[in-house]
This record gives sequence, structure tokens and C-alpha cells, in this order.
Amino acid sequence: MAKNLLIVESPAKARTIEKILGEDFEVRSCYGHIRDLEKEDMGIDLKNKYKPRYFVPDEKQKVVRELKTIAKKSGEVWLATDEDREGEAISWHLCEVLGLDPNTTKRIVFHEITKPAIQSAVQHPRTVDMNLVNAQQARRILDRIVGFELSPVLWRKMSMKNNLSAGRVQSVAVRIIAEREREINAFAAVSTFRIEALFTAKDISGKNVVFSAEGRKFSREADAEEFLKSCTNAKFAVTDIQVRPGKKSPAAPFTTSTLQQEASRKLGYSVSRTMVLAQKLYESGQITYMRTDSVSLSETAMENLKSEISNKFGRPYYQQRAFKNKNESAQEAHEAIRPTYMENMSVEDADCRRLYELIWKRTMASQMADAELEKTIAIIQISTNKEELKASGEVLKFDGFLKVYREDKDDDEITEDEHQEGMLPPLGLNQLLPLAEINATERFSRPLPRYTEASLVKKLEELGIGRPSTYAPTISTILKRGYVEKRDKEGMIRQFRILKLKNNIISKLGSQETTGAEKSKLFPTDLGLVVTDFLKLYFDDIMDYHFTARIEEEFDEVANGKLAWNIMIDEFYLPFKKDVDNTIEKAERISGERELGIDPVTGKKVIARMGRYGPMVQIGEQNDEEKPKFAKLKNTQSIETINLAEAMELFRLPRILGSFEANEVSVNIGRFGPYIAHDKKFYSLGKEFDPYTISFEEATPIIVEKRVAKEQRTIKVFEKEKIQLLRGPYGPYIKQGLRNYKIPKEKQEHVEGLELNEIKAIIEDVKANPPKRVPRKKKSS
DNA sequence: CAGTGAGCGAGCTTCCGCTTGACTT
Repeated sequence: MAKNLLIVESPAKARTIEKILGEDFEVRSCYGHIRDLEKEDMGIDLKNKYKPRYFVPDEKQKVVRELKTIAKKSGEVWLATDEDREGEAISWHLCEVLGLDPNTTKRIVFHEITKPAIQSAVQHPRTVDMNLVNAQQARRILDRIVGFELSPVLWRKMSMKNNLSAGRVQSVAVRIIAEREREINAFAAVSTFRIEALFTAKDISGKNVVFSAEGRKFSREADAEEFLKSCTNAKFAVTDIQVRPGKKSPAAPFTTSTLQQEASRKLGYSVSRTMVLAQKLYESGQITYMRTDSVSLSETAMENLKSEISNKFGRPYYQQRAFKNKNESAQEAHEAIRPTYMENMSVEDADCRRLYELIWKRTMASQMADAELEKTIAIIQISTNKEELKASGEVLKFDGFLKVYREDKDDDEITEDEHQEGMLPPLGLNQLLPLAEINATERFSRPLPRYTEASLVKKLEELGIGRPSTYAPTISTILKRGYVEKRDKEGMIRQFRILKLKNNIISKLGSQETTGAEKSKLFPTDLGLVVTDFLKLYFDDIMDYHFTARIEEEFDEVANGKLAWNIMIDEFYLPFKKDVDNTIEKAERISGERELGIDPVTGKKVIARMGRYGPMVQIGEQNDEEKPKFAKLKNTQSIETINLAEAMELFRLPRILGSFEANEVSVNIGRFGPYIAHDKKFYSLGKEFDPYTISFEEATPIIVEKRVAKEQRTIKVFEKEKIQLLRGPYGPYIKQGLRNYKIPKEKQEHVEGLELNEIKAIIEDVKANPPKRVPRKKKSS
């Protein structure tokens, strides 16, 4: 009898399942979706109930062809794509393409790749759920409509129009970044004076140790000083001691989003790096599937964990736990991310090791006992006033899961009271404490930090926007479009005050700290800010943080058969299309224009705005008799925050420094950074020079040096033919006009001796056999 | 490589969500 064909989405899964199912089944993968909407006219028939037009993209032709061949000679075809909306749709597309009847073809599901799960799935086949398929089609069509209607609006209304795009997910992601930036810009720090007293006491071994106690905060310096004054000659006595047990519980096993967050915090990985490494681990069979929103573990994994934990740490360290997903939008088609074999504590591959060990620890900890703590709070009263001080300490009684894993937190989640608490020396009731000193230290409130890639993913997940398979690509998209950039920001030095009471004398000290420094954070560009404002103005419903959640409810109704998908799309599309048409007709071009003030020299208006080539400042207006003057903003400047003085500074370039060898020497900033221009030649300026301050005396040696360096790089020049023989970082090469030609290895030995005819031959040779390039993806349909 | 900032308006771009693989330096 012919084998049955079982189709899954992932090839790694196919290999595992084939082993489990044995001889009766040939298991193949379809590599995700096999059809997509055509691009022409959005691939949707707007006049015929939004009937979609699908096609098989070029890169899917091969796999579809193979599946067709195998299907033909197989007994029965079984569809085992993922158990979610997208998976159901893939099964239906497979029916369509392979000529199977969706009403009779066997459809099976499992959300873990274990023998019992798969065997039980095979025992209970069903057929394709067309309601669920329709919910997916509605999702796909709505996203296509939003993307392909909105993007062209930007092309028409933006002055900068290269490759701009908008979409249900990416545009909201940019909005999140943009709004955080504005919150930070609008933030005004408030300072308070925090009271900290240092006392001495004897520890268990009888040694004197210093510990601290906190008092309340004063918003005014005078009040803090008044308090310190009132503490002179005071006695400090312990009046109350509270000892309370506490516990900490482990976090759930990893999902895609939490893995990305922890790998970012603990290992400093970008979300795409995390995914590349996780993919490698998955393909080599080391971990379960890495694109998942589920926190549950299979029963086999739970058994495995029970014995591993008991063996390694002893039975008291084991505690069985079932985690529930907090996220309503989760579809849980797979398990949580976990090692396939808990007995493997590490992996060979050095690149993947740190990520694997993180996953191992997190999984292990998830089934371990709570950590038990003892928290002590001592209240200390002051004889000379009514204030009291609080000393607190924490002792770990049982480490439990902390033996293997501690979850990190983002900056914005750490509350002020949550600083690491140390141990307290043993204290007795009514014990008098000798005071070392009391400090009132000025502390400033902080704005929320900018997003990292991973904290943006977390935010998107909370809002139900995007899916595990799209978090990393979404971030790439908004970076590539230039809406957002990832960079560091230097902090600012800030002074703060300290009042100190020591030996009954109050002294006032000053100190300084760095504030506002950010590393590898997401910043909106002016383009991102301007596009976000525009979309919010004309398409506020799509930009709404809850838009996705709302339409997801409707997709659910479609999936439950309570709502017809094309009626749902119709209700969305009609008003949306009206907004699009209205915007195209009425909206002005977007420039993000901001008036900065008046140029003191000419008396003309100075404005900052988006130009064709990015953000810029301009003196005077288009209709003025005299042409306006323009200057580009620096990378770190923004239309929103630049002031008149900074703008005027930008107009100081180009600076003419003087005359050298009868030619003008000038400095400017170009597309590739600051440069010196002299005699129609250009010399880049290194970081050590500032184009605004560099002098003639500093500039001329640079010209001479760079000229010499260039001469050394030049081996031969054939003026007439415009051919140069040059020495580059990868060895000698030929340059003709703008094109470079590689010299074959065997001729690199004696380049000095190369004659014109030989060089010409090399050029012809390279032209005839051009070096292979990465083939550009073919445009579909 | 080192400019530009406006307007012609050809012909192009673009979405989200499933999956990897085969290019080059």
C-alpha cells in the first residue's frame, strides 16, 4: 500500500514526526504559506465581495511542485499545519493547490511534538475549519488594504518619498517610539532630598558594622536642613522590630517575546540575533520551536524536569507548576521554548551556548520551588523630633529556583523601593544606636527610558499587535524605512546637593552625576515623527493602540461563524476608503514645519522642516525675491528640539579658511561627513577635527598628507584612457571611470609592470565574466 | 562621493504572517 503523505509547516518538525510515525507516513513540509495575494490591484476584487486572487510566488513554486508529485502517488494526504488561524489557512491553500477536497481531507493538530500527542492526533482527524480559514483571509485582506492604500498616500504627501510605507503593525510601532520621545522631551525633573542615616552595631561575630536606615523625603532643601538641625544631639533607639516571611516565585518558561527580552537584558542581543541563534538551536534539535506565544510545557517535558531537578538539587527544590498565558491574543499553537533534553546543560556551538544556557535555566527554574525570604524592618525613633527612620534587611532562607535563575527587569519596572536589600546586624528592642552620620541627598525624578528593541516587542505584545514570527521583521522594517534609529545618547552632567550631619555639625556639599545616557535605544527620526503625526491626524482609528485588539474580536466572530468575513471587511473598508480619498484631496503636503525665530542679520524667518533630502533649516521663504538659504540638520538634531541659536550655527558652513597654492580652502559637511574642499578635490576630516572650528593652519597639512597617501596608493595612471592602477585595502585594483575591476591573483605579483594593453584585457575579461552578485528577489506577479 | 531643497509626472515603491535557504564579502 502506498504511504500516506503528512504535511507540516516546518522541515525540522517533519523530520521528528516522521521518526515518530514510522513506515506508514511520508512527512513533508510546505515551509509556511504557499500562496499570497497578487500585487496588482491589491489582489482583491473590490467590486465582487472582496474576492481574493491568490498566486504561488516564485520561491514557493519548487516546494508546491514537489508536494504535488508526492501527493499524486500517496495513499492519503493528511494536513498537519499549526493549530492556529494561519495554520488552518495554509491547510486550505494546500487543498486548493493539491486538488484536495477540504470537506473530506484529514486535518490533524497537535501543539507539542511528542509521541503521545502525535499518535493521539492521528487517531482524531477532523476536516479543515472554513470559518477559521475565513478569519485568516479577513486578516490578510485587511492588512493588505491598510498597507496598500496608506503607503501611496505617504508617497503623494511626503516631500521625502523613497520607499515610505505604512501598516497596521509598523505604524503603531513607530507611534510608540515617537510618543515616548515626546514624553521624555517634555519631562521636567523634580528633586527631593532623601534622608539616609548610617549607624554602627555589632554583628554576630561581635565586629562593628555600618548599616543604613531611611527617613522620609523632603521636597525643599530648607526643610531637610531643618530636620538635620533638629537631629543634633539626638538619641536613636530601636522601638519596633518586625520580621516577616516572604517568597519569590519563578517566571514562566520562555515565549518568543520573553526570550527576546531576557536575551537583550542579560546577553545584550538584538531581537534578530536572538532569533537567528534560536533558529540554529531549533534546527539542530536542541530546543523546541522558537516562534511561540505559549507558556505551557508538554507532559513529557514536565516529567523530564521533575527527575532532572530532583537528581541535581534534591526533591525539596522541585515544585510542579502550570503557567497560564496572560495574553488574550495568544494562539498557543506550540509549546513554550525549552530544551528538548533537559539533561543537556549546554551545547557545543559557542555562538548558541549562552542563549541555550539561558533557556535551560529559565525552563529549569519554572518547575522549581519558591525562594523563601525573611524580611526584617526595624523602626528607629529620634529623641528630638517626631520623625522616624526605617532600616530594612532581607535574608534568604531557602534559595529554591534562585539557585539557577533570576529574571532581570527593565529600567522602567524598577521601583524606587526595590533597591537591593542587604543584611541587617542583629538588633534588640530599645537598643540605642550610635549615629555615624545623616545625609539628605538630592535625588531627581527620572523620565521613562527610551525603548530597546526588546522592550518595544514587549509593548507590542501587550497591545496584541504583531505575532512571534513578526516581531523581529517589524523592527527591521521601521529601521530600514528610516522612521526609527538605534543609537546611543551621551548623558548630561548634573549637579546635586548633599546636606550632611556629622559630629553635630551640618555641612553642605555638592556632587555631580551623569543623567540621561542611553545605550542602543530606539529613537524616532524626524521622518518618523512627521509621518506619525500625519497618520494620526487623518487615520486616527488605525493608529489607535487598540485598533488591532478590536478587529481581532471581529476575526474571532468570523472564526466562530457568527459573522461573514466579507461583511466585516465591507464595514471596515467603506469608511476607510472615504478617509483615504479625503486625505488625498484635502491634506496639505507634510513638512513638519516649525518656526524657530528671526535671523538677526537679514530679519527673515528661520524655519526647520523636512526637505527632499531630510530634515533641514531654512532662512527666508520660497516666494522671497532672494532664494532662501538651506542647511542640513546634524544626525543628533531634530526639527522638534532645535532652537534658533543651534540653527544659525548650522549656517556657518561652508567656511572659507583661506587660500593655499592659489586655490580656496573650504570646510563643509557632506553626505559622508565633514570634509575639506581644495582645488576641486575633497579630503575627509577625521573625528578629531571639528569643521566649525578647524583653522587654516590645521587644514593645510591634512591636504598635503592625504595627497601623499593618495599618491602612494596610486601605482600607475593612464590619463587619456581614464584608467588608474590603485592599491586598495584588498590589494591592487584597476579603476576606470567610476567602476573598479579586480586583478586576477596570478597578475597581482607584478602589478607595477602591467602595461596598458594587459590592463585593458583584464577589464574586458571582467566585463565578459562579471562577478556573481546576490540575485535580486524577483518581483511577484 | 562631497548637490540639492521645485516641478514636470514615466514607472516604481507598499502590507502582515507563515517558513528557511543560498548568495556574497
